[in-house]
Amino acid sequence: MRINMRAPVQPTLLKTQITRNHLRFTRQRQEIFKVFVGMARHVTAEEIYREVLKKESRIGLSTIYRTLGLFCRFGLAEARQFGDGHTRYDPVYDKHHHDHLICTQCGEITEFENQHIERLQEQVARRHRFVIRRHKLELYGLCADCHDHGSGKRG
Amino acid sequence: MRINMRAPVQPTLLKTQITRNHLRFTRQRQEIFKVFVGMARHVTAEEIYREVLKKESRIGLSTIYRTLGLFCRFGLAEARQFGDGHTRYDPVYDKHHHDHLICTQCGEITEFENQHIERLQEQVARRHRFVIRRHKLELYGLCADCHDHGSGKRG
DNA sequence: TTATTATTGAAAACGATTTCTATTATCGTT
DNA sequence: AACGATAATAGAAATCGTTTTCAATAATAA
Ligand SMILES: [Mn+2]
Ligand SMILES: [Mn+2]
Ligand SMILES: [Zn+2]
Ligand SMILES: [Zn+2]
Repeated sequence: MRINMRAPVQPTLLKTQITRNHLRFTRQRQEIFKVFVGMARHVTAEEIYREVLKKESRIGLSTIYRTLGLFCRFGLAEARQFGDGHTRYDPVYDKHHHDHLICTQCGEITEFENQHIERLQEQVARRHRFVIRRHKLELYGLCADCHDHGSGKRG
Repeated sequence: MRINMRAPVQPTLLKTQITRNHLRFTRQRQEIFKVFVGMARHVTAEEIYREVLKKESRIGLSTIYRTLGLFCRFGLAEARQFGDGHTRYDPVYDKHHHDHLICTQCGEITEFENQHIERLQEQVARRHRFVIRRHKLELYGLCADCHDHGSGKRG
């Protein structure tokens, strides 16, 4: 049995990126990162906003979006669209590349990785003389819970 | 050498769906479908709008979006987000499921299908006791033109 | 400290969707 | 075929989630 399933996130992780890029270590960026690190995976900007507001009551929603965009450029987060009309932010500082299973009934998002698929993607690209920079594989359908006892947690 | 690469689209294709669903065969729906069928693959609502305006000068952009949404529900089109901030509509009445290679330099979109990958997706789903309804695989990077002579057609 | 910039929050703009009322396609009746 | 009732649809305007613009503010370096 393991302890510390997830390695503790260095509070310096953001500072490092900020300094490396000659940007400014503002109160807002610190607070947004702290909140982002503390929340569940695949949260929306709105969810982060409501949490940040508790400590930083004068912050604007545009700062949240801008700062999450910054985290993405730093490689600390990735923005994802799972088709519910809200962009979700995936923390990727402690996890390598993965793809997603999305339950359209209850909204559950499951992560997976499959090296076999990734190799075949490269093969497809090679045939088209295409160089892959990044990719996205999303499987939409019903999770075990939702197709077993049909009701589901959401609408 | 073949003639008629693409089978001619039945003008009745839309009418059939409209009648089957007890909806109304309006002038606007006919015109939007005619334009959609005549245009390139993966066009935006705005591009369709500009074309439809030539024949139907009083039409609203919301009707374009609504009607394209209708085509999607009918299985005649699919909406796709390739990350340039515009939803693109893929005609699928004459083509079976496929995935996409997207050049982030020049915007070129190439279609492909790979049964091997599709089977592995099912395998992943089975392991998670997940039932796939639909999926999306998008490979982003540089097309042959763009990584050979670096300039590209777009900005 | 001051000067130099990057960053902030408010407001405007964007692409897309929804709401609302006037219009119109369809159907049952002549 | 023409009518009238009725329910779906159209276009305008409002709204949504997100991005951009811009003047005021604040982090950094001199
Ligand atoms: Mn994830
Ligand atoms: Mn396509
Ligand atoms: Zn579910
Ligand atoms: Zn290209």
